[in-house]
Amino acid sequence: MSQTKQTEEKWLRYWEAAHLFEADPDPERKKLLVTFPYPYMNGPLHVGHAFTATRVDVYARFKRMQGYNVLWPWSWHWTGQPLLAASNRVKKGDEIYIRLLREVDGVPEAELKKFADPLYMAQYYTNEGRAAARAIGFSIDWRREFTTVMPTYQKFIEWQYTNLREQGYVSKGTHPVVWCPKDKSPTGDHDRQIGEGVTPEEYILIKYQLDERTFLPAATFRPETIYGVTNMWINPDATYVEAAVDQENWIISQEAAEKLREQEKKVEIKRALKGRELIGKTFTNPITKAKFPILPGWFVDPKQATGVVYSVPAHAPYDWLALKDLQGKPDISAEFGIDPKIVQQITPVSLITLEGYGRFPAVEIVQQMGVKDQHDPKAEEATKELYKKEFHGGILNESCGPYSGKTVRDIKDVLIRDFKSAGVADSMYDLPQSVVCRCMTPCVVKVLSDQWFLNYSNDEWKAKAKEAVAGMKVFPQTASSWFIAVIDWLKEWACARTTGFGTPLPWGKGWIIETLSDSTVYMAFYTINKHIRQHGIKPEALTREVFDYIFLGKGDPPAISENAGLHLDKLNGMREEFLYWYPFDLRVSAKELVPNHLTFCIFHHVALFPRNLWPRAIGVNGMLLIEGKQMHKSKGNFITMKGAVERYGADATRCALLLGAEEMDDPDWRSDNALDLKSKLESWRKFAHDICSSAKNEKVGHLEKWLLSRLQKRITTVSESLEELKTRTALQVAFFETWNDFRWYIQRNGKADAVALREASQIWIRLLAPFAPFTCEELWNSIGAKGFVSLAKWPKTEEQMIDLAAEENEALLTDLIDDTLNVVRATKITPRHIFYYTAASWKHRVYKIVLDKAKAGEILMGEIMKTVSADPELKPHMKDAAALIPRLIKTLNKIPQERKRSIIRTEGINENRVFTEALSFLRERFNSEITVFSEEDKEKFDPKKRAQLAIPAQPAIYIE
RNA sequence: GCGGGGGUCGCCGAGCCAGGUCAAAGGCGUAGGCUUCAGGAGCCUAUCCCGCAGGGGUUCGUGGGUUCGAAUCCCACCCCCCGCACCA
Repeated sequence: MSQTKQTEEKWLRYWEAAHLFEADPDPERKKLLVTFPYPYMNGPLHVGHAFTATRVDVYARFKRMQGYNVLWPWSWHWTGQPLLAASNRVKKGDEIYIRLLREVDGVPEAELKKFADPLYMAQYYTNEGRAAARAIGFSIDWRREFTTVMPTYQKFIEWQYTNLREQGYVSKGTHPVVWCPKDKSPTGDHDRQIGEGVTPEEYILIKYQLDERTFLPAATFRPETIYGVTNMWINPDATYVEAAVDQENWIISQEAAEKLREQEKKVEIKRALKGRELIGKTFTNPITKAKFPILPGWFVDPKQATGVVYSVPAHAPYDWLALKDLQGKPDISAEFGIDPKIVQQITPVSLITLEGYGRFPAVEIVQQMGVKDQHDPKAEEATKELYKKEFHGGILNESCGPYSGKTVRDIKDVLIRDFKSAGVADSMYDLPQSVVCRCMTPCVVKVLSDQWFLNYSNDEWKAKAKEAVAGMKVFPQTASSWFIAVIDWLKEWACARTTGFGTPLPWGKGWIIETLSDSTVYMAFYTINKHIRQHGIKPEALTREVFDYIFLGKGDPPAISENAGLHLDKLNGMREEFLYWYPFDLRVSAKELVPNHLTFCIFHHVALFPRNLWPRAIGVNGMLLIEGKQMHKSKGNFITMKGAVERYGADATRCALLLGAEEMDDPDWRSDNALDLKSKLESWRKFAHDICSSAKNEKVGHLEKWLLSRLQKRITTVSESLEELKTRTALQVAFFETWNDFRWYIQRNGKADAVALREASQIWIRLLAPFAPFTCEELWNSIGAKGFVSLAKWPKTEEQMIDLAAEENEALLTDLIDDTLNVVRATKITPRHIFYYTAASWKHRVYKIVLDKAKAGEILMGEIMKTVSADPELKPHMKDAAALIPRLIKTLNKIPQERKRSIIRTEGINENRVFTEALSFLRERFNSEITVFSEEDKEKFDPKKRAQLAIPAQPAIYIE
């Protein structure tokens, strides 16, 4: 076992022996409940989980050190389909999949065999996951752990849904889904062989009349074009059927008849016919009652919607092309028994006015784009383009009856509603592209009836959800508008399924609560699961009344206790513990959960709980990339949490993840970085340890004061950043920037034996403890500090330690070095002797005047001159002062406001002394002799007359 | 298409909301030096261009605009990433 591993194991044991992270209610301390969405257990935890969870852990550890009673619980999601699917693949001996389990997940051969049992598989990954979460050092209270198939948990979900339904948030309805006829279940993206991302589209069917009792339902996305119809297109070679559809007589393609059967339509096929049988007949526009011919159109696809298409050549490029084509070939019309004259006479009918186009945009666009005929691929492009333009900018013209003058965009939905209620339109769903199930069966659209929905369309519910967002903190703030957008956008969500693991719907036989819908308020369950486990409370005792009392305070406890057979003390204990911890104070996840889980979580909280128990804060972060690419198990770039911790150690893994990104940016995991961090942490440990063990020098000079002063600023930045979950900034400052302060100190001082340094290190170690807990515990212990650093007091900014003079002193020096280096660079001299000349005292006097004016606001030359000339001591320098002042103003303008303030407050710093005291440091720094003069020194060596250039805070320089 | 987030000096990334402090933090990489038996680690220095004196020039996706002044504000455009549902 490696050194790192041993150290980590040691501290894990100590923490556990001390029950360090087990949190119980303590009225004396402020509580903090932080949560991480429980991971789904069809695979191992990976570094993506680790990234988000480390952010939670860092926050938890930070707050714990600040004295909060912090509870961080963890659990496992087993509900849903994928676990079954995964297990099935093992059972079926799917070689590719099994290899991934073996090689990526590292599942031993003996275990692999048992994966035919999905519950065993879940248990295996849960055990692995728990070990990984422990090993990386998450400060979790494991006493509250559960899985989502436990009966006690399921009682909780039952309670949740019973209440949701009673309040009217659950309803029954129908919904179109992509459906596999063989599996008899919806085919989600993950279950598809072909057709990822394809969703059902709703076509409007215009019921044109063929005769008194027969309809030709033509499918369209643009029902408004009914006012421009000129003819119908039927594919003469395709097979159509005449069928009774919901007691009406329809002619549609054979395929369409099958599809409609899955869409809540009763379909009885009477007879089949070839399309050519219809060609040459006429049909009636149900709105205008005008009659038009049916013409042959080979481009009509019987597999698409109804296989019946009406023609609008003024606005549809395909229709125009097909018409032109047919007009050019009179023999074809004749062949179908159509008088070619009738075809010749067809002219486009305009119905939409579109800026930039004449009356027949389709004709124009075909010309512009040079589309040859209906088989030209550009026809598709032209169609899309025109459709878009007419939808966004088109206005219905005078031919459109009651809809004239309206924009297409505004009127479309109204028009559809009107047509449907007038009985001239219907609708059907179809897939824009083919979808094939993993089982190789082509999918269709099925309209599910008796489907249970969460009513996210409910406006009152939406309003409350928005109120919750407004009332909580969202990290980063920009995510807040996203939540609002999602709340607006969400509509009915099917919350039950017929397959997979999950809690049975309390009132619906055969239905199981869908997995995203059973994971919305379970954070409340953590608060009581400790009791359930410790007291062995049986699921039967967890009745609705029991939960109503625990979570809502409803009912009479003795009676409830009696009825449920649950001891009153236990019941009250759970109520108290819930009230102590709830609501949760922070939930963090990757941004992919914003449009679903996190928003559901908000919805369900506002539905079930009173306002004071609504979420307090939600944090969102990016999705982890591996070496710049998306993490994919099947593509080989997949790193498990366990693997990372084994290779780089827990602390390096945590730090490498946190330094990747913050806010919603996607962090990038680079193994080089993790490796580098590992050695950096180790050398930091040595560095800090050496400082602490060599501390003996009691002197507290200005350098010690400087370091402690800088440290105060670091404490402030780290604390403030963590408060806003800016974990990257916090770690960067706590680790690298603080380290740079120490480096400067050592450079300046030459040695690191001051007692003050040990004090500083102790602050530093605590600042880093949330990020690198193992290294910090080890250090804390090795320097002889008492107790666990995990429980040590978080450093507080001590105002009295801030020493502006010390900081200004060092700033003068760094400025001097920068200037000197600049000169060296420009002149390419290798300095042998550097001479500095600090400004004459009268210049400092002027400087102060200018500074005072600068503080007051605008710097006015005239006013400054007035003040200067009023000063008797400056009388002899009036002429020089006039030249000096503009220079001073220019220099001061370059200085940050904050620095200006500190210069003013530390006025009277003796530059000569500062530089003289740093003489040996400067000598070493430039490997050159250094001499410091004052401009006023009579004896100074100044061959190039540089001294007179000196101004305060910027000595003149001469190098030879 | 709709919604959300972005494009910064080799890379990763701060800065942008509250304009001047910005040639622009920090880390990585690279180069040189110190240390070391050597390697690694550590430490120091440099890292947009020009400059024999602390200065100048050109930069923050592109093009305009506001302003004494723009990486930051406004407008238009281009490009990238994520989500769009019954699925975790």
